[in-house]
Amino acid sequence: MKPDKNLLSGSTTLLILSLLSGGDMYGYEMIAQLEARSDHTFTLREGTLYPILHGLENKKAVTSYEKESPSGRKRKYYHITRKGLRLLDEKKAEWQVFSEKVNAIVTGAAGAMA
Amino acid sequence: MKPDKNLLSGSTTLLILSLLSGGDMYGYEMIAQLEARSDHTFTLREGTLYPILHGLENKKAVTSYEKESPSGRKRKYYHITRKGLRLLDEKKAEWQVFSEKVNAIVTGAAGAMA
DNA sequence: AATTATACCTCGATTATCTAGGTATATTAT
DNA sequence: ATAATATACCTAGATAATCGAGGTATAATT
Repeated sequence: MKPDKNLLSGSTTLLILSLLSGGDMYGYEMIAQLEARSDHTFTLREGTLYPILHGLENKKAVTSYEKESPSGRKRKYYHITRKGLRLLDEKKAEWQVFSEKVNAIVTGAAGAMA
Repeated sequence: MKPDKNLLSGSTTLLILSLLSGGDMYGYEMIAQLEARSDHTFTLREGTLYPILHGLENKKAVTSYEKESPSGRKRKYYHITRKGLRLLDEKKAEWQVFSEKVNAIVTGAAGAMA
């Protein structure tokens, strides 16, 4: 079992929206960006990403449009909406609280006992 | 959908072993401790905890023994083994790398673009 | 005496991710 | 030219972690 797989669970939406907050991006690119920016710590799979993008589009957190690459290949770009930015803020806040609490328990474990 | 539920996924073992590294503890107590120490951020359910404890015992990361409470109720205490401490170190390292990379992407999203 | 809290447990449902397929087009290698 | 690889999208079924809801048993409270 890859250990990261489960840690990733729950933060994928946060990561995707974070990427999109920096500019429009297409799916394949997001996978490469996450891989690169995390130094290969997480590898989001296509089977995970595309359904999530469709879900985000359904709830109007992102919109999409097609654009051809210079070489002529079709790409589907995603753009974060105002609603998506609000969602991002929520996810960010959640993540910050969560990671803070985990750190508190992990680092405080030795000193918290009598 | 409770948002924490999925963030929690993957860090439960880390949290449990962290608690046990501070001293022996019984299941019901762990749930209360996690709730208290995280300021109600995560609530580990019994249906989640007990199977994990049994799994950790199977892989010799913890041992268990029964002890009666002052009032006479039976409690099953868990004790972290040397192997469990090694596992804890691994999980800690994983968590640190993971949370660091998430933070990098979340906070760097705006500035990383051209 | 009945209800609530403590303390353990398990099974089936839910949900997120992955694996493994599929389609189509462009690039690179032979 | 042709085959193989890389890009780019997609979905369905398998896998895995958590939860919900139940169960048992005993102590404390009402």
